[in-house]
Parts: sequence; structure tokens; C-alpha cells
Amino acid sequence: MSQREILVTSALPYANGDIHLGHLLEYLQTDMWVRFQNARGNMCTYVCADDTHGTAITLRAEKEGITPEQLIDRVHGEHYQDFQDFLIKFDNYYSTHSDENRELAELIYKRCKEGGFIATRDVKQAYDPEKGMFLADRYVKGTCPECGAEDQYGDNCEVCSATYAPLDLKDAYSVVSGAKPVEKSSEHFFFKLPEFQGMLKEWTRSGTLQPEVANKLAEWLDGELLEWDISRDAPYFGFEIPDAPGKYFYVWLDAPIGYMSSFKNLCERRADLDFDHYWKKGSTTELYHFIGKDIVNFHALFWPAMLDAADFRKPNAVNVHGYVTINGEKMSKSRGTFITARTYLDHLDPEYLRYYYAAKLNDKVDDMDLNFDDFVQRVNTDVVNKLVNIASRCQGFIGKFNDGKLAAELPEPQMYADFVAKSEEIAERFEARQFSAGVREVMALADRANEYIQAQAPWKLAKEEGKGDEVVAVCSQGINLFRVLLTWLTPVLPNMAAKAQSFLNVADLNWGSIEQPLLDHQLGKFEPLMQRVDGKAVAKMLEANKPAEAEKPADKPKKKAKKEKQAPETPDVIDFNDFVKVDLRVAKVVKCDHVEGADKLLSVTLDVGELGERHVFSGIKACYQPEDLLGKNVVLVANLAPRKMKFGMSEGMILASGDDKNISVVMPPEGAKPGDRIS
RNA sequence: GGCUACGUAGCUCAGUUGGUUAGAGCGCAGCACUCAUAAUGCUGAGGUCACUGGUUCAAUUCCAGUCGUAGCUACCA
Repeated sequence: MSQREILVTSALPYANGDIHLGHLLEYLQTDMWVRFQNARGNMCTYVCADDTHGTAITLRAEKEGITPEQLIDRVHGEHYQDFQDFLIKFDNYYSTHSDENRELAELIYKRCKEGGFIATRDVKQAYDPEKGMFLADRYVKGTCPECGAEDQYGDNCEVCSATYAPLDLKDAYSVVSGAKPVEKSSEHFFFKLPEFQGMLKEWTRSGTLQPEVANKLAEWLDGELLEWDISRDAPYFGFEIPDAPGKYFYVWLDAPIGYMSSFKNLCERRADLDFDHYWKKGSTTELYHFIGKDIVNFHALFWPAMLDAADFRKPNAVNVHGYVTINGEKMSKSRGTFITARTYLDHLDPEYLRYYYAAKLNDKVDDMDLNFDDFVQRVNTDVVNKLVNIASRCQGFIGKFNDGKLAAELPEPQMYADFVAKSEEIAERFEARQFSAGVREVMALADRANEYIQAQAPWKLAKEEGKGDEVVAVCSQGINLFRVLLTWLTPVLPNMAAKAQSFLNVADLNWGSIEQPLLDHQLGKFEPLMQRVDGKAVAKMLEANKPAEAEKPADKPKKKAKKEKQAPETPDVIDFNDFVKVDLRVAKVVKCDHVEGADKLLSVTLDVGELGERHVFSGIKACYQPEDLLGKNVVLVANLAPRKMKFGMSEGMILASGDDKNISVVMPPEGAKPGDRIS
């Protein structure tokens, strides 16, 4: 078998927060896959880094009273320690705030520019005059213009789910300084993504992505792609764009380049790795990115397009996973299920989580539920009761009857061969990231090993005179089967494997080495390979993680609002008081026009008598021309919260009956007076 | 509203191009065993494969719709 050269990455964690169990699904999945590749004899390199740039880093550092550099240094240390303690074995864990990353970002930008893939134009944005900086949507807060909810972010309202521009907020203020933001224009650089539409359409369907991910991206690719804004104005923590003083690369531009720079940094101290060999166009090496479903567009649209533009190779595949839910629900701080890596490690063994994730992971994008009752049962039963038990129940007899030495031949060589023959099948599962299927097969064989021992009942033979050799034979069979099973699980349980290795007294646990059983072989000392998960420790962890009552954040309004939407409180029958809340008015159409660029909408200006004039958009174009309505009376819901739409504000709703295709606007008689209440 | 997924035993999940009585592990009940970190083995109960229609000789599997879940998105006022 020729050795594959593989480079693997996990998404770069952002340097402003702790690693939690959701992150770990990705790093553990990747680590297990990399360890598996290496155990199979391939040359697989795993690099990652902290993602260190952007406004959030600046603000976080400011809040802590330190510099961004100090912040990212500290967080880098914390992240790295967390990963190490979870037995995640990076070849390099670097930082995007590095010389290599600056050089590569500049190089890629330069090549994009030379290729004509960079556009320039002005962008209007909210600006904090006090702080002297532009504000992304989430740094502007204010009162929702639709429903009046206070303290909403600049892009949408968590209460009524309206969308709007930051400066539409009433009483808008900068989250950074509290100042009232103003609109300001500035020149931005754009990456001409549309130029790569054809390439991306093909690339996303060429086996690089799971089908469901490719389907998702087709939503963008079948429409018009937009140019991607890749610059930010000073002050910004990041890399300044060459020949553009005061302009910085947007954090998402240099973040994926961090994969390259981490590898480049590694190459400088590893003679067996060559940067160009892995990254030049047409490279024969393999490149895989493991990411979560939230950042698919960055990795499967922008990133391959940028690589293409800059004349580098593209990834062989982007492997996307779903989110982790805890006990069936989203991770939540108030429920104590927002569990950081460190909190977990304070109470539980990392290999429990490694095994549990492996036992449930597949190659799909579905979310994975971490159910702690299931977790305890699954780990204890599979790993301790089944797998470890095989070694544990056999080793005593071999010690007693043969001084810890295995028999010179196996009583059931065919059975051993049958086990080994499963190697390829299991390898295929792991290769395809169907860890759960692989683990299931391993455990099914563990069952067979226990059945065998049960049927042979060495403890009975041990009581019979002169059957010592038989006892040793049966238990040697058991130990050898254990060795095979464990070898397969080495990528999942590296610590346990190391302990078992010293018990088995072997130099390594590679897939190749199990072809031959251990015969006439002296075993080392047996020590318990893994302790059971203690349910109480799990409970303690959840308890420790719950915030103190005082700092408990209120339940997210977003979720509440959503629930109400789906299961409206409104009963089928409403009482009179509910009805009168709706302010229905006679309104006269004084102006009615087509809306340029809109397929369904008409723009309608209404005279509502005492309430003055109102402007609404109405989705009735399919059945009405502007002149059909001009001068007619219609029914307006006058106290409906205004809503920002693509083409402007809509300040009410015109009643109509029918469905999308057959619309009849409700019209009061001509004689009705504009502004009259309808009741 | 639209789009993309998903909805199979109490729990976690398999179900290959539609083909007989729908599988596994855990959990549960009973029995056996006592070497093993109270582990193991055997037997068993448990499912209108979300719901409703359709295509077909035949549908968990294909199609349409409904409901529910997750995410994205909007020209819903």
C-alpha cells in the first residue's frame, strides 16, 4: 500500500472564549480520524490555530483592561491546554496573528488583485463618532422600530423577528461607547466571488461535500452570488492591507489562511514536510477540512474561490458536522448545560467523551444529542463491561497457570482470523467518518469474545486436575481477541490503549501488527484500564456549571417568541376585548404604484382621515394593477406594528381574501369615510 | 412564506437500487454462571417505521400534502 500524504484541519476556534463540548465534537472527530490514518500507516498531519482577529477581540481585551495581544496569548494557552487534556494531538497549534499568516494573506490578496478579482466601492455603515470606528450590525443596539422592544441588535429583533438596518433602530446607540451612531461612507474592497460561480457549481458537486451540504449551497449558487466584502476600516485588530493604509483584512479572510500558515510554520521545523508540495496547484497530497455546519459558506464558497484565484490547490473535501445538543436541548448557560472543556475535565475522564462521540458520530450533518444518562450507560457497558472485561477476566488465569505467559498456539485460530478479517470493513467505516458504525462492529465482536469465554468456562476447567493448559489456551485466545479489538479503538481511546499496550507488552498497536497473534508471549502487569463513569460526577459537573442565581441570564426572548409563533396562545375563540385591539379603518387609496424590482408588491399610499396618510406595501400585484385601486376604499389594519421590508417601511396591512393566486381586496362601499373605525 | 435536512422500539441509532414475520446496542423482565472493575451468557417482552393520500402485484424505502424538529432565507403586513 502506498503511503498517503494527508493534511487535515479543524476550524480555528475564536480567541475570545472557552472551548466547550460543542467545539470538542469537531476536534475529537478530527483527532480520531487523524490517529486512525496514522495507525493505518499513512502520513497524516493535523494542524489548527487560534482565530485571533476582529472587533470582538479588541472589545474583549478592552473590557479586561489588556491589549489584544495579551488576550490572544492567554487564550491560546488555555485552548491548547484544553485540547491537550482531551488527548487531541495537533502537529501544530498556531495562531492567525503570526508572520506566516500575514505573509500568506498578503500573497493571496496580491494574487487576487493581480488577477482582477478585487473590486472597490463605497459602503455606508453605522459609525461611532465617539470611538471613531465603524460598527457592525451587532454592535448597534436600540429600540425595535416595529414592535418597540428595547435593546435589540442592529440587524433584527429577537422579539418580533423583524429585520432592519442598524440606523433604523429608534434611539440607536453604539454598544461600544453608548454614543449615537451616524451614517458614514467608506471605501471597501470586495472579492469578486461571482467570477467563480461556474467553478464552484462544479466543485461543490464533485464529491467534496456531503450531498445535503451541496444542496444547501445550491441555494446560493443557483442564484446570483454577491461580491464578498473583505476589508474593514481602522481601528481593527488584524492585518493592514498592502498599499491601503487604514484598511484591514476582514477576519474571515485571514482565518482559513491560518490553515496554511500553521502548516507553513510546522514545515520550518519538520524536514519531512514541504509547504509547496502540499499547497501548490495540482498537489498529489490530500487536504481535508473538518468544520461545523454554521461556517459552510466560508469554507465551501469563499475559501475554494480564493485558493483558485491565488493559484493554490483546493481541498479534497470539506467535512461538515452538526451541532451538539445536551439532553435534547440546545446548550444553555442557565440550565447548566453550557459545559466548557475545563469544567468537564474537572469531573470526568476525557476518554469517556471520546468514546461516546465516536459511538454516535456519522458522516451526516445532523445534530448530535449528548444525553448524560445514555452517556453513562453506553460508556460503562461498552468499554468497561464488555471490552476491558475480556482482558480482565482472562489475565488472572494466565498469571496463575502460566506465570503471565500466553500459550504457544491458539485453540481457535480460525476465530482469530475471522476477527482480523473484519479489519478492512472497520477501516472503511472510519475512513468514511462513520465512527458509530465502526464502533458498533467492534463491540459486536467484543460480544463474540465474551460468548466464547463463557462457553469455554475456564473457571470450571481451572478446578479440574490437569486442565491448566486448556485454561491458558482459552484465555490466550481471549487476550489475543482483546488485542485486536483494542487496536481498532486506539484512535478513540489512546490513553487506555497505552495502558493496555504495556499490559500486552508490545511495541505498538498498529493495524498491521494484528495479522499475527501473540504466542508464547510474556504479558506485563495488568492494571485497571478504565474506571466506570460515576453518575454522581456527572451530576456534580452539571451542578458546578450552573450559574449562580444572581447572574442567571434571562431566557432568550428569541426562543420564547418563536415558541409563541408556533403554538399561538390565541384560542380559536377570542373574546370581544381581543377583537377591539385590532384597529380597522376605512382608508382611501390616494396613490398606488408598482415597486421596481418587486414581483408581488404594490406600493400603496392611503388617506386614513384623522390618522393622516399611511404608506403600505401589499402583496397583491398578482391580481391588481395600481389603477384598479386608485381612489377606492380599502380596509386598513391601522395599529399593526410597522415593518421594514426590502423596499422600505410598511405601516399597516390591507385586508384581502383568497390565496396567493386569487386575491380580492376587501372594499367598503364608496360612501364610507376614510378614517372611520370598522367594528 | 420559501429552501435544505430530519422524524424507525423507553433511550441511542442501523436499514443497502421498494420484495416475505422491520434490526442492533443500551435499558427492562426471567433464568444460568461466579473467572472478571456486581462484570458475563441464555431467553423474553417491547414498533400502525410522525400522519394522510398517491404510484405499484408489493412502500419504512418512491411521489404529494399535513404536522413536528433544526438551520438558512425572505418581496408576510
